Amino acid sequence: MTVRTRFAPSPTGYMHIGGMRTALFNWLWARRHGGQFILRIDDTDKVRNLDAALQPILHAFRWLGLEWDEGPEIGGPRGPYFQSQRGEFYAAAAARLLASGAAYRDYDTPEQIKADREAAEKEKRPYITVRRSLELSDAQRAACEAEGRPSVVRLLVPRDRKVSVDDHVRGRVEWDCGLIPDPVILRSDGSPLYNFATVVDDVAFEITHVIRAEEHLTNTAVQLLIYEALQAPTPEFAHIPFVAAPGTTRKLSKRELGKYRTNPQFKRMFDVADSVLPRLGLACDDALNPVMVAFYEEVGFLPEAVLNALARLGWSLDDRTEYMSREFLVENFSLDRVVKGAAALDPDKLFAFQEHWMGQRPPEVKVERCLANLVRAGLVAAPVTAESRAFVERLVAALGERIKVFSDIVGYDEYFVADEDLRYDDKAFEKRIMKPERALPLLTSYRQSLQECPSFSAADLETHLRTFIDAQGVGLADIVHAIRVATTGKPAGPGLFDCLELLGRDRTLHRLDLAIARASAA
RNA sequence: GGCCCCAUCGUCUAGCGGCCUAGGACACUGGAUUUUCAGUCCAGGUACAGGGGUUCAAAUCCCCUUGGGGUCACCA
Repeated sequence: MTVRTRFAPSPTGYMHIGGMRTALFNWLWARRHGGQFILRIDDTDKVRNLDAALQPILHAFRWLGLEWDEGPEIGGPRGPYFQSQRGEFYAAAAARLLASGAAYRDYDTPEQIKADREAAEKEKRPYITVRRSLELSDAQRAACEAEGRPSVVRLLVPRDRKVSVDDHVRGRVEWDCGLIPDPVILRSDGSPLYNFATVVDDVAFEITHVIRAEEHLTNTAVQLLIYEALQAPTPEFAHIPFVAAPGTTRKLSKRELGKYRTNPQFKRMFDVADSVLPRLGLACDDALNPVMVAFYEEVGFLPEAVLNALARLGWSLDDRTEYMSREFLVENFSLDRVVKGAAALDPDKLFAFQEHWMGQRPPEVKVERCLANLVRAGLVAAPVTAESRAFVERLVAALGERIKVFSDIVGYDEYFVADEDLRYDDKAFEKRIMKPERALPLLTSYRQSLQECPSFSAADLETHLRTFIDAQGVGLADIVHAIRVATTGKPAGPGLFDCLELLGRDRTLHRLDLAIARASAA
């Protein structure tokens, strides 16, 4: 039997990073066994703009290279793949259960149910359905129908027994059916509930392995009962641990975004969000933040890195393998090596994976993506000229491994702004130019001596500066920092001579003049 | 509260009775290199939640306690 797994997102307009991890495990398991991975859209709630709400999700799958074999946009033999279009299947399945006596129509009002529940709570006994409607005579039932009384369809839970599942990661888990209230499977308007629709669809799609987050473990009891009632074969289950927020054991949730901002382990990501998103004309909002997949793409993470990090969250191959490509994962993924405890997303580790995979990419990719970000930030003019491209190539080369994510490049705006617009890091300016007594005069005579520098190549600049410091009787460190701050405004960056070469003669001299003037005026 | 799940370094994890004076990765700390930062290279610290069993032997098996989490809808 060929392995078939599925992921069933609700069209919400964004793809949660934790959900992506679940989807990844499903995809990996299907690919590992040469089976199919299906995308089904759980749009049982009416959504205003389905396409707009779905696109970000499909985009996230495409970005990570998790192609689906059946589902939206490509269809498949068992469609439709939108639950909103599968109403007839749910109705038919419910009718079968009604006919077989595995389900019953319940005429109790929501108020009655609520009262039952409260009564049970008051008496400190577990609530189970009272089943008044089951006592109704045929005549009474007919009367209810005749007067048009609303009713729901409930599954008749077989009490006095247990249900159990042999879960791939949890082992055997058992529930006492006597404690399970009869679940509603069809609302009074005839629409199906999640637990029911899911099972009907999983049966129809011939899903062999249900791999989902552990918060669904409890649902499994009811779903198992539905499979039985439907007389359908049950798939295998694997309840994987949820992804926790950095440094916590709580489920990563978009609702906690406010808290995450002040979470020290998550800070690094929000710092990136705050510093680069606005420059790219984007806002950190409900759809774009460190909980969402799109964030990592926008900010310039590599899909390989995100995929690798996600795969290592709750799963490992052995005691040493950390870096794994998609292909490698497909060949080696296994459910029995999924851990049971919740795993917290680790921004530091994600950056480490990013650094590794960035190193695997050829420099052209880095140039291309940095260029795109510079254009987006308005630092490089739209149709990129050969000249701009050549400059960025040199900048990126000089920056080397300082570029972690592609958007880091927008933090090096000093190479793109007009000399007059250069912003100085105040602390650095103070420390390197104002404070040291000799800094300003040194800078001034260096600026003069620069006239004699034969060329503005890094090599000539270095030879020249070394000659200069010898003549002045000072050390390299006595002036290097002042020059750097004066010309770039920053305390750190590429090697100084690379910086100056990149800026070129005119800009370097001009910026030196401006900095000297500024320091003298102070 | 009922039901269910979970528990090894700060984090992700290895460990499925002896190879464990607990291994790796990230992070961290110190040193080296460099004009700064990043990087690189060495070095270092840090963990089996607690208590009972079982066993010649327990991080590994069982029980209890504690702690953490999930779930209890005419949501998904």
